[in-house]
Amino acid sequence: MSADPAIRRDIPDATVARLPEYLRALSDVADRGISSVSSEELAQAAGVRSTQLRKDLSHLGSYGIRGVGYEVEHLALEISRALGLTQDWPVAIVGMGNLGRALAAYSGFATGGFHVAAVFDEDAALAGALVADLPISPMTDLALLVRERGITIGVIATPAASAQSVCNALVEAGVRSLLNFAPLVLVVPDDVDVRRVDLSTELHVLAFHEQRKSLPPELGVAR
Amino acid sequence: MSADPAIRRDIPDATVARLPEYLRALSDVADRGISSVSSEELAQAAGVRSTQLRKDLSHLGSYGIRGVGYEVEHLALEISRALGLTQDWPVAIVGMGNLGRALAAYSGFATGGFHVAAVFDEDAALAGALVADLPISPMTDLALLVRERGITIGVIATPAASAQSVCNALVEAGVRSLLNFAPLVLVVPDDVDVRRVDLSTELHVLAFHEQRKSLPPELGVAR
DNA sequence: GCAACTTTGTGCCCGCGTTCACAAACGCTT
DNA sequence: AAGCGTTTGTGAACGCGGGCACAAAGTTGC
Repeated sequence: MSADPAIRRDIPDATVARLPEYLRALSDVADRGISSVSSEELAQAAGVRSTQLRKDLSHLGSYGIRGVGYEVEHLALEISRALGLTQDWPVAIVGMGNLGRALAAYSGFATGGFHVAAVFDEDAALAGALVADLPISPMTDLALLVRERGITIGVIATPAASAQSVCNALVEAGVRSLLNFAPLVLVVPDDVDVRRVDLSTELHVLAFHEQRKSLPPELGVAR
Repeated sequence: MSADPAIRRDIPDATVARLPEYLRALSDVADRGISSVSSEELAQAAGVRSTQLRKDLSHLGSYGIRGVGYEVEHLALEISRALGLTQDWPVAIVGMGNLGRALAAYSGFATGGFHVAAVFDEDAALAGALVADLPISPMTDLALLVRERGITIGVIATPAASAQSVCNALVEAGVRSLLNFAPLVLVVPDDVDVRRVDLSTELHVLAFHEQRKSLPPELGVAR
């Protein structure tokens, strides 16, 4: 009845953000040899409410069996398909400082179709040095390698000072999805997606809540 | 008229998440020798709308001057105070793999009262080795050092397999704010805050949007 | 000292996301 | 085959956060 090919459109952003976690939880469950889970079990493993899980999954389609639960392998496949993990995603990392090197070596990278296809650094003196079995390329080769290797995702792991120019180079080369580790807001065209990961911001938020905990002189709200 | 001490309560989470960015934008502005900014200028530097910036700041208090703007240094101080950055925050990092070492060396750590007070690894063989001028301590010293050095924030940079046990040890030692880089949902008591940073999740979300860009056979929505 | 201009602070509305409540659907037992 | 228990899928209510419009308040110029 329902169309087979990726049917659903307009999956809410909030749902998309949780799908990777569901996928990870499913992987855990599968590793334990379990082939079927209820929304309640899976939700607990993913740290959300079961109703939320079911509503999220409902945006993908009806892949559960009422009275039983979800078939682990099948659901994992459907989520992977929705996220686009059934295809290969070559990634470029720019900035081979401590962080860039750690990212290049990060094993979690390998999960779900991603792989480091090239690494770059603005310091031409580093060119040729090996990082996780890959030679560091100079920025002048960026456009060429992006084209040759079909790179669609760029990771910026440079200092803040050079992040915008590196970003411009990536966009110029045709990369439209960026993961930014530099502590600044990048300016990009509308069709480019940027996600930012900032250690400093996370620490600040933690400090805020920690402060609230230590000085509760008034206002005893739940949180 | 208005009380001087940290007056405002219940700052929305969404606002708190943006305050660090405002602080960074203010720092940039200050570096350019500017002493006063309008909400419009500052908002642009922080990548938000000016109305949003003003509403966010209104939760802290009235620190702007109508017809003029905000005094850069004063506003930075007030945001710092709201976030709790006027005090010192000793941080412990657990897991001295590639990522842990990169984090320990990360300069952005130093901003706003944070500093790495101790680093740990479950591998006792690493004990004593220097990372960013700090000797790696064995996990058996965790409780002692947390107490001695007043550590309130813990960073988990271990593999997923050991993350939960490390988390338990940190919580047991009295740490109530955690930054988790391991790809799993930690189980913690209600009074413990956990923020998670996951490269894999970010890549998945990017892949989703990238996929949507490449295959636009139907539905020409704005996004 | 007054008027015109500028910029902040905020009340109100709207849209998104989360949760609740419940009906629909499935397996199992008798 | 029919009923019972279980679990999914979803319509509806609710609450939070963002953006608009505007009043309040301050500055500048004359």
